Amino acid sequence: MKIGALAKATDTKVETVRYYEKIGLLPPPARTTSNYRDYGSDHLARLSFIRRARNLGFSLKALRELLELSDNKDQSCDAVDDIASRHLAEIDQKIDDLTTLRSELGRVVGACQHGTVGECKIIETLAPRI
Amino acid sequence: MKIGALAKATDTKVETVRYYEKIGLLPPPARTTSNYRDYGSDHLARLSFIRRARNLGFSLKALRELLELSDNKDQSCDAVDDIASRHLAEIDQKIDDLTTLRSELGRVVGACQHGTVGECKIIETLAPRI
DNA sequence: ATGCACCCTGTAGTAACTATAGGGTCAAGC
DNA sequence: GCTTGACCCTATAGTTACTACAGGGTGCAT
Repeated sequence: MKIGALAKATDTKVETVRYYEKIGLLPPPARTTSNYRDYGSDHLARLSFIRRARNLGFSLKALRELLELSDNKDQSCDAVDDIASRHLAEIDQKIDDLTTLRSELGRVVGACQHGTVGECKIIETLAPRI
Repeated sequence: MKIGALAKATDTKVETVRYYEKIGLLPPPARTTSNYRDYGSDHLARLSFIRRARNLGFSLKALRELLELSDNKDQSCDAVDDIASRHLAEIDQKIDDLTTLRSELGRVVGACQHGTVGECKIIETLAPRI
């Protein structure tokens, strides 16, 4: 299959597929006589894996670790579990941060009386407290 | 005050202060005879505003709009409210996404039986759906 | 006078793509 | 059989919001 089909099948942009190849995340495929990339099911599987992991919020760095682990099937699951757990903690932190931020910003937005900028509570909140 | 003092007072890195000047967010200050940047209270106020807005997650683009709006005190506050409200909606979306993501990843981590990678539920979960 | 903390400019690097320029290929329709 | 349009190629630069040098100058204390 050509790059456009692979991209579509994995909900990825064509440029991103080429980018993954460039940074060594996706192995270079065979080429047709007209120099088009020609992907097989192994590429589809690997890119699916990459995309799903990305959607789960894994960084490319963590993903590289995971792919390496998955390439050596006889290694312990603990390492994989460790990566995922670390990531889970990160997500919890992000949710916490955003929730705090949301309540703060929500309070600010709620305070807006729709007057002039001079009396705007939003600007006031942002302005330095001296 | 010199750049180091300003940076400390606003919890910013020195390089970031110079960066804000470079992209036109912070006006260039006066210089001492030895060419050191010499900041006054107006700069301190503006940088405080910038930092507070950044901490609330506003992008530099949104920040630029907010700064422009805050300079014209007698116009309507609605534009300010609009920027903040849009930002709030973005945050809500992010929290939603992260919450979904968290439950998925939590399930994945919980499924790990601490065997080998070959049987690891994490890898299975991320493997392509056929 | 020498060490150290601070300041300067300019450039390059970071993550993870995205976009653009400037071209080549292929199948369908007239 | 020729054009149109969708697709493909490489290479490079842009994005966001900084951060990190390299290679130098300044100012104060010991």
